[in-house]
Amino acid sequence: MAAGAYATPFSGDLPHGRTEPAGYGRGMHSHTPSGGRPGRPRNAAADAAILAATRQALVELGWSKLALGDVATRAGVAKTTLYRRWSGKNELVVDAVAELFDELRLPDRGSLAADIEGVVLQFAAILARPEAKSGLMAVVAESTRDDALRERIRTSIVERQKRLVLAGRARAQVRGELPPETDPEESARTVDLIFDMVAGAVVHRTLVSAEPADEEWVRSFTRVLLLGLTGSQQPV
Amino acid sequence: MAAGAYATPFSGDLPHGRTEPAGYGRGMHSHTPSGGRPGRPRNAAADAAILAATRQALVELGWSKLALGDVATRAGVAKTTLYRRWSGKNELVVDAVAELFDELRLPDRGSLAADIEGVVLQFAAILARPEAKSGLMAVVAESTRDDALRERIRTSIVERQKRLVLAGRARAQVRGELPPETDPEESARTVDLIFDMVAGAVVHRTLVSAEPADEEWVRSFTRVLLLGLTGSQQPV
DNA sequence: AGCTTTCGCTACGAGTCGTAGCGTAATGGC
DNA sequence: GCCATTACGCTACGACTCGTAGCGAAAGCT
Repeated sequence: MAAGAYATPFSGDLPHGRTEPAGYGRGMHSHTPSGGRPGRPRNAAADAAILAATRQALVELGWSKLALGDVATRAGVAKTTLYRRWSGKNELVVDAVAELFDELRLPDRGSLAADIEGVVLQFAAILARPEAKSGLMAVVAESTRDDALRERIRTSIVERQKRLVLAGRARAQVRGELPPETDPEESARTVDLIFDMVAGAVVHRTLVSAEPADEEWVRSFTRVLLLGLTGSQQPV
Repeated sequence: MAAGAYATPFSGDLPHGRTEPAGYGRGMHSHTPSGGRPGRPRNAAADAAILAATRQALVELGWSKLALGDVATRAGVAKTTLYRRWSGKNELVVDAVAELFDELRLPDRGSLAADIEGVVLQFAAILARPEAKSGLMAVVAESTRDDALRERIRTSIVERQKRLVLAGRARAQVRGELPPETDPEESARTVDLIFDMVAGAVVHRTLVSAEPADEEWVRSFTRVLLLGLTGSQQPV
């Protein structure tokens, strides 16, 4: 899937989506970094520098005043280089924000309720950072009119972090806190519902209500969610 | 609070927020529309025309390509007139979107669960409209860096629609489905939590997961929410 | 060597932003 | 009926960003 997609940098037909740089970390690089293709290889460090510069600019300027020329300057690359790797502001910010959520871990706190609280608190902490707030909501807004962008968000962020729900449920099943699932389709729907409820509530609390998703709130939220899912009171 | 704030249209110091047009419907007009102030009164119809044109432009162009000059042309007013009433794109879109949510009603469907389902379905229907999607998320994104804008969103949309939660709970208490609240502070926190969960989940389902919040999903969601809140199974 | 691709740089047309300045229209007060 | 006051439409403007084109040079491979 790699070679060919970016064979003609001056072809001028980059409708949307990323211009697939060599050896980008999100997927796996198909072969050795200096493998096959002739010509000067891309500066791999520039990718990280651009994404870091994007986050920094998001913090200082926010989405609307973020200028790609400025990002390029911060990253120490030419503006044209940035456009050779990303097709525009939207795609760039999605990648810059997606990296933030890879920090999420599922801690083993002994019980399902405590595990959920731990993850939700981490999620809230990331969302409290200014680069996540302004960037994430802005690209979600844009994605309502751009199917490719929405798909990029889904795969890079949402589906990617659903691992947490799956791992949490599996661990709870081992503990005997949840019954093993029977219908796999019903099970998938439940995972989706949980993810929408958790991510949605935290986002709304943090960004719209503009109140901190602190421990007290997370405990209340987890209690309602868990009680709604299991139908029986859990010790917190 | 009215007179004086906009006494000098060419003063050039409109930092943020709306320029308080005469007789705007969201608040109450303090006195008679042609009361006191001398001079030519504002064209009241222009306000509605501008907001309608904004929504139409949101549908056709989306947030990022929405140009205020274009909106003015659609509304049949000069661009300067638009800037005399709103300080920028953000404030304009908040007002344009806020009107959409005033359509929400709390239907009497006989049970708390059914009432919630009815409201959530209405909410989902509004959020499915393109002008709501792109506009709402964009201003929320911008509000992360603009306290005045966030406050405008909170009062014009969020607090305004909390009436639904309050009315639904009151009705359920009359029916005996919910106990009367004791601690008013605890009660307020619960209302906030419910609103964050409902609005957040529907928004996430609709915009991020990009799946329809249809009857089946709403039923599942309502069941979890209500079970989590009451701790006992309700007949659906 | 020669080929190929990337990089930095400059320059450019197109488009939007938000405001200034003007003449004119529509009120109410005297 | 005249005047002060405010709103309106229009044109024009500088400042800025966007995204691309074109060039020469650098950096890898065979």
